[in-house]
Amino acid sequence: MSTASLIGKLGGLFPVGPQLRADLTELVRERFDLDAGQTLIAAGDRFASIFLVEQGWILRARHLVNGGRQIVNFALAGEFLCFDTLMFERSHFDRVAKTGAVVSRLQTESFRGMMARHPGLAEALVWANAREEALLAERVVSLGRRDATERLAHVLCEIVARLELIERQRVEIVSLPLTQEDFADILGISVIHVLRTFKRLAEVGAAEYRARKLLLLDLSKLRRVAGFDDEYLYFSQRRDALRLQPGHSA
Amino acid sequence: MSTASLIGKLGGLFPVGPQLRADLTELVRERFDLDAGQTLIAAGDRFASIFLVEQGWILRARHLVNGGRQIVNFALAGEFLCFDTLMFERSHFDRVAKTGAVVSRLQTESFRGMMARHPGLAEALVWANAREEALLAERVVSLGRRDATERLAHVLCEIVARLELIERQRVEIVSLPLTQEDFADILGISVIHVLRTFKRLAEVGAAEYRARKLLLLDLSKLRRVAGFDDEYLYFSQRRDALRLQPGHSA
DNA sequence: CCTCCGCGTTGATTGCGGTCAAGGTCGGGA
DNA sequence: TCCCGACCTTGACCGCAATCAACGCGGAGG
Repeated sequence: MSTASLIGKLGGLFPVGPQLRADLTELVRERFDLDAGQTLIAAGDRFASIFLVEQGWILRARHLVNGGRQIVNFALAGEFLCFDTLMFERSHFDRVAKTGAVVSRLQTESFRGMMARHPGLAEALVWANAREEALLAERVVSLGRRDATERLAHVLCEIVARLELIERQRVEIVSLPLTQEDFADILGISVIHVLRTFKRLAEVGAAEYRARKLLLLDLSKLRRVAGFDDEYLYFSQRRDALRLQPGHSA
Repeated sequence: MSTASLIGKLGGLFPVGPQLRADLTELVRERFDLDAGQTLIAAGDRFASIFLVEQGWILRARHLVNGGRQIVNFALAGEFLCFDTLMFERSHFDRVAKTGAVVSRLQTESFRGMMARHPGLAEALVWANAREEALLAERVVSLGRRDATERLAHVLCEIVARLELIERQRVEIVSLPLTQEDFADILGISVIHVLRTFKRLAEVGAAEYRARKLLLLDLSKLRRVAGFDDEYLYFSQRRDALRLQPGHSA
C-alpha cells in the first residue's frame, strides 16, 4: 500500500499535517505481511518498535490463567500499535493478526526525542492514544452496565462507524473477520450467548450476521438498541469534515 | 498544597524533569477547592481547561438512560483530568469530586502549541494518558472475564498500589471515600452483591471494608484472589526506583 | 431529643447468561 | 472422494448475580 493511501486513512482519524508525512517516510523501516492468526507480539515480549497497521485487523487480548480470553480492543488500518512501547518494557497483552495484515515498523525513539525531532509523529501518537482511550472508556461502560444485546449492538455500531471512517463510504453489508468466539471475548459473554444475542438482533430487524458478513437491516434501530452515540469516535476538528453524507445509505 | 509536593506525587507516576516544573509554575492559572459531591464537569459540558488533581478523588462516570451509572475510572492526587480536552469539544462523561478536592486549572493550548512551547507538560500529558490507557485496558479485562470476587479484589489491589505510589509508603488500613454503591458502579455489579462479595473476601481472610476503611488482612492473598499483577502500574523506567521496600508491611 | 436520610445488611425470589452435550455445515487437504 | 477440523446451532439445565422487600444503624439537623 502506498504511503499516500495510508495517510488518507490517517486523515480519517485526526488532523494530518505535512510533518507527519515527512516523519513517516523517514521513520518507516520496513513493511511486512502477517498471516491470519499470526502473533505480532505476545504477552511478556520485550517491546521492539511502534507499528502502524496498513491493512487488516490486529486484536489485542489477554489470556487468563483459567483459560479465558478478553479481547481488549482491535486496530484497523491507519491505527497505531504499541503506543505503550514508550512506557513499558514488556507487553502485557498478545497482539494477533485476525486477518492477513500489513504492518509498518517505525524506528523507535523516546517520546522526548520524538517530540524534538519528529513532532508530526509525536502529535499523531497523541491523537491515536487519545482515541484509543475514548474507545476503551466506552467499552468499559458497555461491559459494566449494558446487557448482552446492547453490548453486541454497540460494538457493531462502533465497528461500522470505524470502518466507514477508513473507507470513507457508507456500507450496508460489512465483511468482518470475527467469529462468534471473538465476539464473545470482546463482549465478555459466552460463545453460545453470542448466538442467542445475534438471533435477537435479527428478530427485531436490526442486523444479521452470517458467514462473516454483517447485514445492516436497520442501522438506526441498531443504534437505538445499543444506546449508541457516535460522538466519541470523532474528534472535534473533524466532525463536520468527516460526517458522511446521508442518502446513499439504506 | 505546594508545587513541590505536587511534583513529588507526579514523580511517583512518571519521570519528571525540570521542564515540567517550569511549565507547571507558568501554566497553573488557579487552584480551587471542590466539595464532596460537586460536579467539576458534566457530560455535554464544553471543555474549558486541563486540570491537575492535587488532592482528593475525582470520579469519571457515565449515566445511562435506564438510570444506571458506570464509573469509568477515577483520578487521585497527581493525576491529570480531561486529557480529552485537546481532542473533543465536549465531555462525554461526568467528573465529580467524591471527596473534598483541590484542583489546579491549567492554561489550555493545542497539543501542537504545547509541544513547541511547553514540552515538559506535553510529555507529562503523554505519560498520564498512556497510564490511563493501561488502567482502562486492565479494567476491561476485569469487567469482561473476571467474576465479582476477582473484580473487587483486583480493584482493591489497584487502589492500594496507586495510593502507595502517591504516598510513597506501605499501608495496611486504607481510608477510601467509596460507598458500596460506588464499588457497584465501578465493578458493574449491584450494590447488594458488593456486600456479599466483601463478605467473601473477609471470609477467606483477604480484606475487610467497614466504615470506609479498607483493612488489608493479607495482601498477597488478595492479589492471588484477584490474579493481580501490578506491572501495568509502573512504567519501565520507574520500576526499580519506585518499588517499595518490603518489610515495613505486615 | 427525635426525626430523617444515607448507607449498610439480610433473606427470598427471579432471570440473564453460563455450562454441558450433541449434532450440523462447510471448506480444505490427503 | 472422504475425512477432519473449525465454526455454527440447538436444547436442557444450572448458577451467579439482579431484583425486591424489609430492617438496622448512625450521623446531621431541627
